[in-house]
Amino acid sequence: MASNIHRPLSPLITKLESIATLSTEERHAVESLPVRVQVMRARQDIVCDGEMASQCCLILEGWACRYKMLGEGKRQIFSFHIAGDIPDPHSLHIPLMDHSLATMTQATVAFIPHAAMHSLTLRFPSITGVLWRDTLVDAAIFREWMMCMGQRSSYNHLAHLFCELYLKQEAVGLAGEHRCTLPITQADLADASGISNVHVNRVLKEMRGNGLITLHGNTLVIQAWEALIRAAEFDETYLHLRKRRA
Amino acid sequence: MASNIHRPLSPLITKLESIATLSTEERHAVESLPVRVQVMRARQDIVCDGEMASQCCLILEGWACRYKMLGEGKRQIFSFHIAGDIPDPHSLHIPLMDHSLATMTQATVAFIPHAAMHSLTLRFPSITGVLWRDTLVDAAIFREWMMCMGQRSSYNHLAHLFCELYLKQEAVGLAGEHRCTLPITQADLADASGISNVHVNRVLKEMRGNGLITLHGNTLVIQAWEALIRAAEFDETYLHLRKRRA
DNA sequence: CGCTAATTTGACCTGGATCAACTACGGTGG
DNA sequence: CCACCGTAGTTGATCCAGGTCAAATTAGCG
Repeated sequence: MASNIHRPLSPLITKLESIATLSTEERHAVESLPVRVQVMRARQDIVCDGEMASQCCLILEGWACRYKMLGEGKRQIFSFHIAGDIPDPHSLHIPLMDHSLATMTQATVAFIPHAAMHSLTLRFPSITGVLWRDTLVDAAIFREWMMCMGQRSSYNHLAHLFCELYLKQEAVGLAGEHRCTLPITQADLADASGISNVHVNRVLKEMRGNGLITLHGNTLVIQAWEALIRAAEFDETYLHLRKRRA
Repeated sequence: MASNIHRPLSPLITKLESIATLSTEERHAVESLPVRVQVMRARQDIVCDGEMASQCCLILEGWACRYKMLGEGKRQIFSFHIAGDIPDPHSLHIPLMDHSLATMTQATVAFIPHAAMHSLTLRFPSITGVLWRDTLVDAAIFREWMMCMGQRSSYNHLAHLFCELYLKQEAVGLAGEHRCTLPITQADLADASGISNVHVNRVLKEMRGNGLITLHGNTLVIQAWEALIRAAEFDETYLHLRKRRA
């Protein structure tokens, strides 16, 4: 399984191989990274805004998010992360955190010392390229979220978010048949989209009424993929999921 | 001057040295990059959404922005760029553009072939680090813009944007004394912030009324820096302007 | 079964959007 | 030097998407 104790880094390999083909040597180098694995409860901070990071975090199982608080208890969620994601590779070059990273569900996370990551990137420029590329896709997703926040209606915005979260999971084999896990509350969706939680609820009701999706328990079922895409004006280009040579 | 024909890349050197100290050899390598310099009129696309990029763009003089269009003529501006900025280093690893890059004013831009950039990064891992870091700061700014769009009022949002644009220019010696150029229209501010142009106008009027700023011609004068920062809940950490060793 | 967190619904309110003029101003040509 | 024109800025009137507040209702979970 994903968090097999003998190959704890297999979700990372899966993720990297979904982006680029690794040579045997590269794969071996990644698998040999020193890690400290830890199981965390839901809604625990992993790294806090303002801290100096000395290691990167890798999600092995469960969901995490990056967020930042503003006065008055306002919270903006910047991204969601699933198994195989390294949510904070940026700390390699900018150790001072300008936001926080936290679990959303119970999660298994692995910590990799910066020193080991730096050494890996020096030995394998192509892995540097893949990691760098990953941070660039991250930024592309931020841009699309800005597009959603600035230009799309709340209905289209949430439709867009569902398309993205489904495809992200599908790309690493965690989803299929237009059905995936979505272990987050409506309040989380609200903080991610800049919509109030009450309005998120109403929009979801409307989408349900239109036969686009259902959302019960922690499962998102997309009943009308094409219609959802049309509603969201979704174009998956920005996710850059197509595989390439490392 | 910035676009001195004998050292066309000096704005880039200034920018890089504002981030990290370069060795003589590194500086020489950057200065030796092959470039094609071109003067462009205002509001011209430099690279378009959907294209495959084969070179990076460096702004030598003037302003540029990245943006993307949605149906119905909606435009979201993602970032503003000034002399010394490379707005599209991401195209090195993700050549397929998922947004456009355009001039805002008349601008002098230099084009650097990807091949030359790749070769530079292979020869100088520390320059790779600085460029990578630059893309990470880019992403940090995106996050802060999301925070503005999702959680701040339009008044606070624009105040925040002015703080950011002033500091960005100050960091590379293009501004001082709480005064800088801002050669963009209210409609541009609107598309960058997700506010309507009419409302931008009203907010500016209010800020003027409160004695925070004035904005005449292409000049932004911040009359009350501390008050502006307070209004914006501005914390410059996310710009990561502090210098460090390469 | 009971407790808590999450969802749902209704009623009401407001920040900011939209629509429609109107004004100011820099450039251009006569 | 002035008339004209196009772009950008300004203002008023009106509207509505989505926020806020408060009160159920429901779903999980120990």
